[in-house]
Amino acid sequence: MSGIPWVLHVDLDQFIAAVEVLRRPELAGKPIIVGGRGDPTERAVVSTASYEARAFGVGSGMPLRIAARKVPDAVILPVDHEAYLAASEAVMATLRAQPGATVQVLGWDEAFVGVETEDPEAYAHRVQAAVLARTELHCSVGIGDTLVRAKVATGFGKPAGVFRLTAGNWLDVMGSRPTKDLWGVGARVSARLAKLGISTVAELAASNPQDLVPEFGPKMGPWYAQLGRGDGASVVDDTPWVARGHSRETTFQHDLIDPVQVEDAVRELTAHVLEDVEAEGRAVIGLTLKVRYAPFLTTTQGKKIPETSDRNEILARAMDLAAGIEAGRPIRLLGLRAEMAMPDDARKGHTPTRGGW
DNA sequence: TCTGGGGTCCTAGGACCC
DNA sequence: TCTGGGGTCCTAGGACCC
Repeated sequence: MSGIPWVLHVDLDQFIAAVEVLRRPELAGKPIIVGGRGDPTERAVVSTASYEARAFGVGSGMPLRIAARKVPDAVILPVDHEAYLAASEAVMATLRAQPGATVQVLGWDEAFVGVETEDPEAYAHRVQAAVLARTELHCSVGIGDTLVRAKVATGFGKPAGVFRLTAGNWLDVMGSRPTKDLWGVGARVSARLAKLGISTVAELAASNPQDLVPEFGPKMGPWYAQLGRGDGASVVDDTPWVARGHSRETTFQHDLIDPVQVEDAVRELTAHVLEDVEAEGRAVIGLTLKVRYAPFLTTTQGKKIPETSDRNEILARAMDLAAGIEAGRPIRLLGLRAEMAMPDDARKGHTPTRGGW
């Protein structure tokens, strides 16, 4: 195959809700909210809402009980990881089967596809048709000359459409939009940019990268300036992903106070984290314990330990960290992260949101 | 009845070394 | 008595993404 190299960003439309509708067709067209164990009286948040539910102002990250209040008629379903993973794998297999495609998976429901073609729109439509035929799921496709432009383009294609963003039309389309619309700029960074007199993408694109260094540091400053222009890497990298670490978090339905309960919780957390680590046969080189004291004060402590894959050793280290928990103070959440030793050649992997692009 | 759970990377500042 | 300058390693915390 010959042609110009293009980056396609493929993103499934309301993925989780769509998967739920597939196995329960009677839910089609209804406001669907997926989150937690599907019980709006529990502490949990929304994972996904269908378009019908979003019309009521429900979005992911919102507390489930608030969402339920906003949409009294909503169908509220529990999160079913296995079902979404299976659907995701079918989608990714379909993408990999496309002629000339290099596939870089970004998450359950999205991936970059690198391809050389004279007609990226035609290719995108073939991808959409193939995914639909194989999985009955609709997707939107962004086309770009960089990864960032392809990723941003997808938003203009939704639902089920195709949109192209290149150096040629980037500023026309994005220039007057707030910096928050960029991939990698959230509420905090956009507020800090505004403090520097930069509110729009065009203003960020025109900024001098060095001017951003005092505020954001030597890497992030220039990185944001580049992001404003939509510039960056254009190579889709299908190198298999090597996880840097694994973590588990638990929010307690009732705050923990009893130190014995806290100890048990840390022990259980450690066991869960180790399941993931051991499944990969990796060694642990660091542990971090996260504690959220009710209501919202979150602290972290820990890290570096001598490299080991010994269960008891790791458990002992985790319990050492647990000893630093303030006694008698109600705890709402506990999290444990294990940092893993990296194979030498995998240290420099691609990453969706930072550096390298 | 406010705030999930899984990730990644960057930065600031202290400790320590020569 | 005063106190360089470069470097590395580490922790805690911040920010963002799906």
